[in-house]
Amino acid sequence: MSDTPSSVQLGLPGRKPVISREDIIAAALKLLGPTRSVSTLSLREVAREAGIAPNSFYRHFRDLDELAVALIDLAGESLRQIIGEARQRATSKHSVVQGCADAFMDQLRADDRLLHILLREGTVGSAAFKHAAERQLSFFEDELRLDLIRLAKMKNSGLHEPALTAKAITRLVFAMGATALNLPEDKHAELTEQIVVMVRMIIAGTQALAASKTKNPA
Amino acid sequence: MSDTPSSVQLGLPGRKPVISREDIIAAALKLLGPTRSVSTLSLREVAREAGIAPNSFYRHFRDLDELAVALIDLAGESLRQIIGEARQRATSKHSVVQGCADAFMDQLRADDRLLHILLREGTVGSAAFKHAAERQLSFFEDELRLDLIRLAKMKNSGLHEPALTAKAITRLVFAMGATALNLPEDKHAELTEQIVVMVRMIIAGTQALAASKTKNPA
DNA sequence: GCAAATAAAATACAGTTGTCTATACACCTG
DNA sequence: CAGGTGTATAGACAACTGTATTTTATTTGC
Repeated sequence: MSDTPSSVQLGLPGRKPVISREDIIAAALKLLGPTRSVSTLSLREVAREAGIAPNSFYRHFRDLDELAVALIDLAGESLRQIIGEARQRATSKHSVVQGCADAFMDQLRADDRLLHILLREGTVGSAAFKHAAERQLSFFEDELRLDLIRLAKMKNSGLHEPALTAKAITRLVFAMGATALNLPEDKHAELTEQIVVMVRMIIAGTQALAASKTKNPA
Repeated sequence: MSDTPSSVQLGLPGRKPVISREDIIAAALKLLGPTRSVSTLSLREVAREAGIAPNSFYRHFRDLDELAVALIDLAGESLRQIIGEARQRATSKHSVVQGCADAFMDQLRADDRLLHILLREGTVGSAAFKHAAERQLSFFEDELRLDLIRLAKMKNSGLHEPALTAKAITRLVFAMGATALNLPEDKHAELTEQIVVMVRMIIAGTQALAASKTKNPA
């Protein structure tokens, strides 16, 4: 989307940048963990980790909020791609729900720290911060909504309020994922199972509501 | 639960405390808002707001984490009471779901800032911090579970995995509530409606799953 | 009144933060 | 080579942080 000023350095005068936006993002990711959230990062800390002077940070980002938004977008794109792959992979082997839940939790366990960001930092931080997180979530909802419609047609089953159904599933899964971050790994399997049942519940519910609507349209 | 050292001052020597735990909690609440979360509060700031010297804070709390846990517990108890009232009030007038959702959103709008804490701070902060939030959520789940069982018996409808159903509803409602905090007030009605439909979806789902289980026990 | 006890305040310290200013560096073009 | 240009650094500043130590204030029992 946004071309970094350092990616295309065609014949411009001046000293070459020794560091790129991506390097700073990578440094910020290195600092994150179960006890460190993006909103607790300091400019100096990130600069230190990236091996640059504090002031050099400003060459790449206006402020920490801009870094945070970049991280959120990155996390969203990354996770969407993984879930997308899981979706296609699952249609043949296991159920879609199970496949996506597994992929989700696998990613959680792998912990490239991107997922952490998306899961828990949407509720804190500045307005720009929250807006970016909401936007990424809405992307998920949209993709899921289309998938639900496709699935309902295929199975010839009802689907009450596709958008709301997608939203419910997305929010619930993310909320459950956020709690998983605080849990030891040996509880993850149990939690994955819980997520699967919950999602099945919502799907069964949307089908039931659709059925009762056609039967009782008043 | 825990008696404050200042609440019962029977014949002890020494200077009387000019400020109580509750005063500090109130000061902290005053500082919170849509842009300030508990985890961003500083000890000095709270002490300043409470009108005491920074060090005096330690007389009442070991550290900010202890304050945060107190705030979370307070928020949980407060909200549970309100939801409890809504539950009883709703059984006669409207549906239980609608009544509770309304009460929830009313409380959100009223913004005594307690709800904000519970909604969004469970995902950030120290381990003690998160644990306190999880505990409060589990209280909600438990109350809701009992209610669901009662309701299912009354209406003679099925109920697949009561605990999971309660957990799904709780987490989903809280997640939706958290997003409501970032929304302007004129969107709250729409969001309340969404929550109601979502909850109905889950309830319909748990009933459908229960029905399919009795039909197909294999 | 006096000593003990408790609470609060005053002072101080080392650390960190964001940002400003000035300066050194590396690179391209002429 | 010089000149310009964009990048990165160094140093400094005021503000803030949590906390340790010391001092003051206020209350009680004798």
